[in-house]
Amino acid sequence: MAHPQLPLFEPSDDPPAAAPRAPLASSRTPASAATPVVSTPASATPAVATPASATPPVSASASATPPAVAPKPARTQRPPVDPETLLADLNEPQRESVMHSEGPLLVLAGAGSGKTRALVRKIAWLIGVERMAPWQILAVTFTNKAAAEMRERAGHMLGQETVENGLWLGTFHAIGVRLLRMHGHHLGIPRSFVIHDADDSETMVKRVLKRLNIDEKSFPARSVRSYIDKQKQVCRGPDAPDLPTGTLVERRHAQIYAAYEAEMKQAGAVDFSDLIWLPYRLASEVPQVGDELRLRFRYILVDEFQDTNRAQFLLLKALLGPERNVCAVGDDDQSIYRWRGAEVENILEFDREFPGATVIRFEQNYRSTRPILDVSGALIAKNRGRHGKTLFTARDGGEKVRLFAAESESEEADYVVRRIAALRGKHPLREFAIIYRTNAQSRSFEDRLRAYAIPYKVFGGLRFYDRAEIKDVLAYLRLLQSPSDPIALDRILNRPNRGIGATTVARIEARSQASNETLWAALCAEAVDTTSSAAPKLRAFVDLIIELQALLAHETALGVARAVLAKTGYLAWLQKDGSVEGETRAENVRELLAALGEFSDQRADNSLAAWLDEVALVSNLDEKQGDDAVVLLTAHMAKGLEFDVVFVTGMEEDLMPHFNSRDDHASIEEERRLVYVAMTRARHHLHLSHASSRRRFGQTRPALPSRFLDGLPGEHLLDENPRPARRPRTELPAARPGLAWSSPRTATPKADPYADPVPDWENESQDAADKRNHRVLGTASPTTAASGWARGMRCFHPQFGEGIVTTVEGAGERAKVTVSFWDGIARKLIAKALSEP
DNA sequence: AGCGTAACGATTTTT
DNA sequence: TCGTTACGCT
Repeated sequence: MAHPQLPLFEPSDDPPAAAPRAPLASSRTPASAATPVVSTPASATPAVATPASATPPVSASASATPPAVAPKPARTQRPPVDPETLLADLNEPQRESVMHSEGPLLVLAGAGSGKTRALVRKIAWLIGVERMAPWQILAVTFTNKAAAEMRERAGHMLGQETVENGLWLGTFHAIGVRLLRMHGHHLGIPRSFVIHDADDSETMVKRVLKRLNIDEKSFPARSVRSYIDKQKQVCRGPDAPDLPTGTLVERRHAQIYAAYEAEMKQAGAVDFSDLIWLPYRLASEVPQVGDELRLRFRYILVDEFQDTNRAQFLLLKALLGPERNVCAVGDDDQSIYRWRGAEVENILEFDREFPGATVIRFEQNYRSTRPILDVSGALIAKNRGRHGKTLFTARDGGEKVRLFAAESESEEADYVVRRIAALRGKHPLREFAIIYRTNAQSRSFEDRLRAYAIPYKVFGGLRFYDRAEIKDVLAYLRLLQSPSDPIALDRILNRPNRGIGATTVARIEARSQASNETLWAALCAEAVDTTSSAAPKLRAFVDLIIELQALLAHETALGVARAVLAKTGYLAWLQKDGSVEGETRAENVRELLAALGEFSDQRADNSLAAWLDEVALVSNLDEKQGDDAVVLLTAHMAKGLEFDVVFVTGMEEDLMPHFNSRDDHASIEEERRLVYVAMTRARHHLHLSHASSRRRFGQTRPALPSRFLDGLPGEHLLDENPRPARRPRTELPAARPGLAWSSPRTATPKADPYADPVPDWENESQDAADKRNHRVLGTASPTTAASGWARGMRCFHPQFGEGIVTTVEGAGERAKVTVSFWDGIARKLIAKALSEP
């Protein structure tokens, strides 16, 4: 695999600090004059004196990790790297961080300041200059996507093989899986353990509650799961002395927790948080393992450090050798996962934890234009409790940040989509991102995008691997690997139908509980129980599973999956009713097979186990991209990404900040950071929008502009609503006493004010608006008054109730009337939808 | 046992 | 509004 010529630059990297790119230049074209990083083609690699440490520590378990730990010292592809070329196009702080290779280092890297680039260079430095072996380096990222990107970039500099086989690079969870597979047996975790996702955990909690006879009404599985998760996030087991047991509820929780753990152990399963917590226990409680790991990892890098939770931090420390060679990179202003246990304190108090730590700040931003930077900077400056840094850019100019106040969410969507249409020629569609707080908000944008025939891709919502049919197949595969897992067994026992109904399942459950054996064992026992009428059916099922299990030894993961489908008739079962839905599901399953095939072809370790590990950890961000399409995602998912054009939508109170955060100062600050993250994704164009009414809980309700819009620097803002001044509230009588009046905007614009670049969709948009109104009023009753409305008249709408006419445009049937309804919301309607009160 | 309907509930973010 | 679940009917 010796490349005749290694790629000479990181393809999608930031431009050199010395040559900032022009604000509007397409960022797709990397500076072609990028400095060569590798000075010698790999094929000419001279025999490099292998440092003594380049042999992995002797370890019994090392051989157990298939490709991971078996470096090939002699052939290790480590071209000599010229330090100067590694540093050439970095700015000063970046260089410093790359060269600092001893002792704890904290890099406070502002948004868009080139931290990924620095991290990749640092890895190259450690290997190429400091002469560490790849397997001595542990690099932790926040998402799989980030890991893939770093792997790719590092591969370009160091050679793919080095990166694929040596370097430990992945999310905390992925690293945790690896450590558990290697050493988990010390904690009684079988090597074939399965990973439960959040859904599985909840199901597991339900099982436990049932067994303990605890009413789910008083202890909802969901909240119990979250309790357990919280404990694990701080490395607190069910028998931890500091587990709160003061109140009755707390004692109950502790009891459920203990039972849950016992059940998990019997199942041979681990949950998400276990993937952090158990490796921590391994490293801290099992000297044999801990010492080996601490000896092995000579340098640890952690990205997105601000979003690590306590367990992750503890794990990090447990893996760290006495030299404390750790580089943590993060931005306290981008900490947005407090709700999930992230502790910003980890980054804020880094130097207390690691006395003498070097702190380096990246404050030069290479991503965004000045207005974007200043606006987002003004926002985040309002937060207290931050390290504090000011981003600057070498480039001047750039478009102002646009602010749009919409009447409704559909108008907001309309604005966004028209802006996209206007800018479409200048940026590829995949460079447009519509960012919102909650997944539910995607809908109005999807509707508009469809209407304009603009391709889009929604991230979030239902993941591919969360679809029922996919989970079914996965359950089969998991069951084969680990039959003791009751969650998988329960899921597919009667799917496709085998005539094993609830009664039978209950019998088996009872048997399992009585004899304290796994569900699978109980099922097997029942299958040979001559007194059981269901025995023949159960025996058939057991035979099926055993037969399939035999395939594991010699079949690929793909082969096993195919056999499962063939032997169970699962596909046929999906399609049996001939419905479109069933066909879609079958299609999804085939897609799963395709993914499996791809995996088998590409991976060195293409075992079923390896594949199951991977799919357990994929997020919807990891799903295949590719198409040139507008991207719709939540602010959380947008972290770490960047786009030419960004829309931060739904900038309203109770949405952004979300109403769950409203009474808590710390939460408000987190929401502010969330908005900051969203804004700083933008390279060239940033839009902020809000609507004065929004559907929620299935009802339209008034919405106020977000507090986060207050105090933004006006000189960088462009108001997209320079329309007639808002109507003073005194001009209209309140429709109902005591109800708020939500200052509706009047009159439709004659020309489209935000159309500046391409003002030619004016007519189209009017039509669109009409269509929209018709749709909204789909249930409108026949009317008495077709026209003749005037301002101030009282009127009635079958859906919205009573209201007062505030404006009238046009005449006759097509007249449009704005009505302020009794609920305080102004709606623009077709006149004929109204009747007299 | 399986399907359909009706009522109900729940709506933040995700490795 | 939507999705899920529970129950009742076939």
